[in-house]
Amino acid sequence: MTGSHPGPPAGGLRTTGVQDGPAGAGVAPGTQVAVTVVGRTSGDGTGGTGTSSTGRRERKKTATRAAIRDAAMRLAVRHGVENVTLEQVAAEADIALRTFFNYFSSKEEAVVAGAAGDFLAFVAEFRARPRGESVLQALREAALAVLDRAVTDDRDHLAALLVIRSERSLVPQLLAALAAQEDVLADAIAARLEPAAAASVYPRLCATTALAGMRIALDRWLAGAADTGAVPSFAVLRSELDAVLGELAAGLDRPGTPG
Amino acid sequence: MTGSHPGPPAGGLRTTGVQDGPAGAGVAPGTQVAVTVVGRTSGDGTGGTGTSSTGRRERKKTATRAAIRDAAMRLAVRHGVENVTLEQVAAEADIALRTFFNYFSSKEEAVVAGAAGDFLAFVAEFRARPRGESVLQALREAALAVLDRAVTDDRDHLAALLVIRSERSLVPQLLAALAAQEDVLADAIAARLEPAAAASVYPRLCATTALAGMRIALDRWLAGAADTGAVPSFAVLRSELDAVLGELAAGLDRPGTPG
DNA sequence: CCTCATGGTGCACGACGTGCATCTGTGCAC
DNA sequence: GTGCACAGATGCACGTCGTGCACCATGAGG
Repeated sequence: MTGSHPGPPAGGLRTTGVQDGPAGAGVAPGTQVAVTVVGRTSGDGTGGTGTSSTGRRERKKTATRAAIRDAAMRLAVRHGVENVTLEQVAAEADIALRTFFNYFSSKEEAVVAGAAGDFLAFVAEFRARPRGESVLQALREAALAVLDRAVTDDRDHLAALLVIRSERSLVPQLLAALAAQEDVLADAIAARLEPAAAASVYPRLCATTALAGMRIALDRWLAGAADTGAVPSFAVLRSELDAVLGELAAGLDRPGTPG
Repeated sequence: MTGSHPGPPAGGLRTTGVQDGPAGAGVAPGTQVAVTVVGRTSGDGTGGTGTSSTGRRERKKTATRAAIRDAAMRLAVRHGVENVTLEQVAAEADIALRTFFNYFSSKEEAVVAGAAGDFLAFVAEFRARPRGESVLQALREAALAVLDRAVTDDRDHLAALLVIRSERSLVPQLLAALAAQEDVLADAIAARLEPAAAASVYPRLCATTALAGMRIALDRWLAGAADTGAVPSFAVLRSELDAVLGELAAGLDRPGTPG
């Protein structure tokens, strides 16, 4: 249910001064965004808006897509991505091999599709944030909302992330999925700014950096998960994210050693 | 060589206050780094140190590797990556098809290998920067040195970059090559800092962000090249880079609209 | 000159990915 | 309800990719 977790003092960003949005920086109570993750539409994969069903046809398609994605992930978790053939995936999803390619163009794409959906949801969530929040603040809240949902709603989701993280052959595909959202997020960021700022490098840079930051925070969190075996707390993930965003807000330069 | 170009007032970063390195922030005159790009060693591809020839064997290997890389790039430029088969590449490089896989594991990897080498050189260059420079300052100078060499020394290099930029199927491979350098660069950055800072997220974040920033600056520059057709000036590239680094130094947050 | 190690090559084979023709079920108009 | 038009699923064929294995050729070292 997208519960916003209790957790430690929601410190927000230690933004060193730039931002000074309205007091309680948390989510405005009525602003539940919801996003409906399910979407992923169909053919194009760019993330069209038509989530609502035109009818049974659309529903079946999204169901098939989800079935393939889940089958691919399930098999990848069990046997390792490299050791799974598309034929097996097709069998597991109960479709013809040929049909697989109507939905995904490669095994890797199917396995990563879940995570790619999260990025999509992240951007959507960001768009829905109240305009009073600073850019990084809104990015933070959007990220937390998506990650919260991803980690709590679905236990398999965590296993999926761990597989993606550990399997080397998935890295390119994952990064590509991430990069695919850069432009969309950049537009969303630009929409929050005055024309002057919107026309600069800033939106693009901020979008790319924010997505990279999420990747890093998540990676470090998952690294902890991989080490200890136990599922780390959501609070840890939040602090990782805040650390990253704090650095980005404060500026990345560091003086050299005078000597 | 590696002439440092005349160009407009080498303004360095407008770092808003954090950094305050020694006066003339430019390259210390005697500190030519040199890096010897040629390297790329051989098998592992991780960038081992043994550039020097153990003998004819090593030399032949690097020559073969370069021949394959150049052949792949040449054909990709001429016919488009998708329309080139490995058989053609092998023929162009005058090797057996089977031999191709002794050097690269895919067509895309071969085409991108040139750019990947640049990233490697970038990290090496950064390591060699004087410790007096701030982190972003050193990153800037390293980037300029590599880009300068890449753009001026070799006219084909620019064509290569344009192909990589335009071909969608190369994106994942390119990003993967970039990501492969993140950890190395992060270590190099950490080596410049006190233990406390070195142990934080900062090095990793800064490394990832810097590489992403280079990608963005280069992308925008190449976009200009693609539009106008003409080869844009190196000064433009430098200003793109400075804009990016300036933003990163100043911090990425932007206040929300109060209303 | 002999021997060893390393890299190049040919071969076989399974997996990947796509174009094309066909079949089936849905959406829709009547 | 009936029938038409089309989107999507499937089967088939074909070319490319990528790898394991065995063998040959050449440089390194004695």
